[in-house]
Order: sequence, then structure tokens, then C-alpha cells
Amino acid sequence: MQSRTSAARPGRPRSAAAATAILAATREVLVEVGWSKLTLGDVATRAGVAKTTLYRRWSGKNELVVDAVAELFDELELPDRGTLAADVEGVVLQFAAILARPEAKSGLMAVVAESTRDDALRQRIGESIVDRQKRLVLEGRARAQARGELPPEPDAAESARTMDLIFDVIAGAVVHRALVSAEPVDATWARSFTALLLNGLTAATTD
Amino acid sequence: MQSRTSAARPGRPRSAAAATAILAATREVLVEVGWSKLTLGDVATRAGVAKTTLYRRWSGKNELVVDAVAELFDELELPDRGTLAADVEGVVLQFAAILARPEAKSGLMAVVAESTRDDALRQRIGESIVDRQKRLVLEGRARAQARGELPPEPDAAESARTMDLIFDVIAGAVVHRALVSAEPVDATWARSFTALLLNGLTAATTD
DNA sequence: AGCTTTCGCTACGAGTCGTAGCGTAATGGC
DNA sequence: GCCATTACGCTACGACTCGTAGCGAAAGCT
Repeated sequence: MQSRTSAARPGRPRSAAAATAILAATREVLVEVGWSKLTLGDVATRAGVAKTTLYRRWSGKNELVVDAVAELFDELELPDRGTLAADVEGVVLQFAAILARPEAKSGLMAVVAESTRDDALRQRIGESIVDRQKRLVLEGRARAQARGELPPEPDAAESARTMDLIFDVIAGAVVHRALVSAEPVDATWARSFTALLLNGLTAATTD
Repeated sequence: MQSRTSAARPGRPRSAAAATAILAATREVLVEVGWSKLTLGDVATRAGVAKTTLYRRWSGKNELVVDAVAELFDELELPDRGTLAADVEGVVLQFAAILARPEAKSGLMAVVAESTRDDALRQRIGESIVDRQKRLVLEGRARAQARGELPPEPDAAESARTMDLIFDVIAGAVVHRALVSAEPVDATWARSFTALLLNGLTAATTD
């Protein structure tokens, strides 16, 4: 049961500076040439490390890009805005802010596409990216229940299922708007979406 | 102003059989090796045509895959099921049936990712894939309005905006569920999603 | 010290890319 | 029937990327 922080392994430790330089370089190349034309040679050169160093740490392009993009999601947090509606808008705008960055656009969808044929990759994406987003939604619901805006769910399994549903709706809508429709996810859209999510289609759309 | 059906151009016409063989071969290779390892040489060999023939018709991998995947969406149609809720479930299950196919999974997301850096490609995707889906949603709303389930929208611009919103929500949620969460979009999920979309989050989730 | 692991560098075969060149096949116009 | 025009199959090509191997040097630990 070794400590996961490098343990007490003998030999020269891996340079932490190299890791950050590689991930930063990956994002730069992602912005400039996109995912399909990104080569590990380019990344290594730009990061100032040897190509072999890169291959010692990452097994391939997919894993590298996942880690590089995952760092973008470190900044995610959700301040309490007082109401469920305001919190939902906050989540939407947080997602949108990250997805607006070109390195996230081109990288994220590509690795998701690859993950349809690679279970290990999908799991990696889930842990380092998706779960981090889902945490925000969980937090928002807990607040809403504390405020009495949403009823508490007695059944744990049922609760988890509706959470997954809500998360797919929010994240899916934002991603689809930003990447497929290629329209901006701005405050106006976030407000309309939130109204739809809370009140449903049959209610009056205009507030 | 030439007729778009091949006009009266001199010379040997392009083989229609070759086109269908190439697109079918593209989907096969997509299933077997995925998008990133798909090579145009493989596709040409499997289709029984020369590699040069392929390059004469498509400018690259992205355009080819878009056309190959787009054919999967030909089967889209939406029978009138009598109620708005039933129609929404129909749309959801239609999308899901296509997205469940491996050639759609691996190909569609990949070209969407590439389209973030290629406006022409995004436009091609929109015309041959996205608009075809959106048509279904438009149709469903028209029926609901005819039934009196939804109020008619007087303002055309406002109407178009809400349509885009609804479409992003439906398509986004299905895609996210199927590809990111990697969970099945079955009748149960479709029913839950429809209830959420129509009634909103604040309503009782269990029917 | 001695041991272990990482690093930068160079070089390599294998595979893919997209294109050029050639002769042949299939059309329409005269 | 002949000719101009275009598509087709085939071969070959330089350029590029891939992922790995081998080497000496550097940086840690005991």
C-alpha cells in the first residue's frame, strides 16, 4: 500500500516541470493545428523535451489530450447564487466558458469520439472530466433541496437516476449548442434554457 | 444555371455504383478500426476502387465520413403518435437508434470535433445531418400546436429561437447520454426525459 | 561511494499521405 | 463513325509521422 505521492521509489524522479510544460504545449498545438494534425513530435519540441520522454509518460495521443484538457476543468466551481434558477445558469455559463476555448472544443470532442472504441479511455475521461462537472450539478441540487425548491428524494437509486438524467440534459444541451449549432452560450441563452428546464415545455416560455 | 442533376457535361460520367460502394466501405472500416485509424487506402481497397478515384470525389477523410454517416439519417421519420409526449419519445428513440450504431458513434463525434476548425465542414454537417434531425422536431411542434398542446407562437424570430433551444436540448441530451455517459437510451430513459422536458424540474418527477 | 531511474539525443523500419503519370474505358457532340 | 472530354485503375514517388531502441549523462536515494 504505497503512498500515491511518488512513494519512496529509488532513482531520479520525474520532472514535474516537464509534465506541466508538455500539457501546456499540448493545448497550444491543439489551438493551432487541431486534434487530427497534432503530432507528438510537435508537442515534444514545443515543450522543450525529448519525444521519448513524452512516450514514457503517456501511452498515446488520446491519453495526453485527455490530461491536457482535463486541467481546464480545474477552475470549475459554483458559487451559491441564492436560487435554483440562478445556480443552473451559473453551471451553464461555467461549462460554456470552458467550451468556448478552442483547445477544449477541438480536443474534448475528439477524445470522446475515440472513447467509443476504448473503454479505458472512456473511464479516464469520466474520472478526470465528466465527474468533475457532475459534482457541480449534485451540489446545486443539494442546495435546492435545502432551500425547499426541490423535494428530497427518499429512494437513493431513483435519485441517482434522475441526477444522471439532469446532468445529461444540462451538459448535453450546452455542448450541442456550443459545438454542433456553433452558437454562443451567452446569458440570454442560459436564461431561456433554465426556464425551460425548470418549468418545462408546456409552461409559458416568456417570463 | 445548369441543372444540378449532372447537367449535360461531356465525358465519361462518374460511376454511381462506385459512390455507394465507397460510402458503404467507409462505414465498414469505421466499425472495424474507428475514425482515427481509418485510412483512405483501406476504404478504397475494400470498396474495390482505386485510391485516386476516392481522392477525385472527396477532398479528404472528414468530408468522406460526413457523407458516409449522413446516409444513416435517411431513415429518419416521425409517425404521428397522437400526443406531444409520445412524439417526443419517438424522436428520442429515433436519434438513439442511429447513435447506437458503431459507425455513427465513432464517425459523427469525430467530424464534429474537426468542424470546430473548419467552417466548410461544419456547414456540410449542418446541411446533411443536423437539419434533417431538426426537421423532425419542427414537425412535432407543428402537430402539438395543431392539437392545442402548445400555444402558437406569433413572433417568428422568437419562435425560431425557442426551436433552436428545444432542438439543442433534445439532441444534446441524447448524444450525451449515448456517447459520454455511455448508457443505453431505452424506452425507460426516453419516458423520463420526456416528462422532464414537458413538465420541468420543479414538477413531480414520478408520474 | 553505488544503485536506480529519468533525460536528451540520434537513428531506424514501418506505415500513411496526397499527387503525378500513364494507358484504357465510357460518354456526348458532330 | 470519329473525336474531344472526362472518369477509371494502376504504379510509383517524396514527405511525413509513428513508436521504439540504444547510448551516455544527470539526478535522486541509501
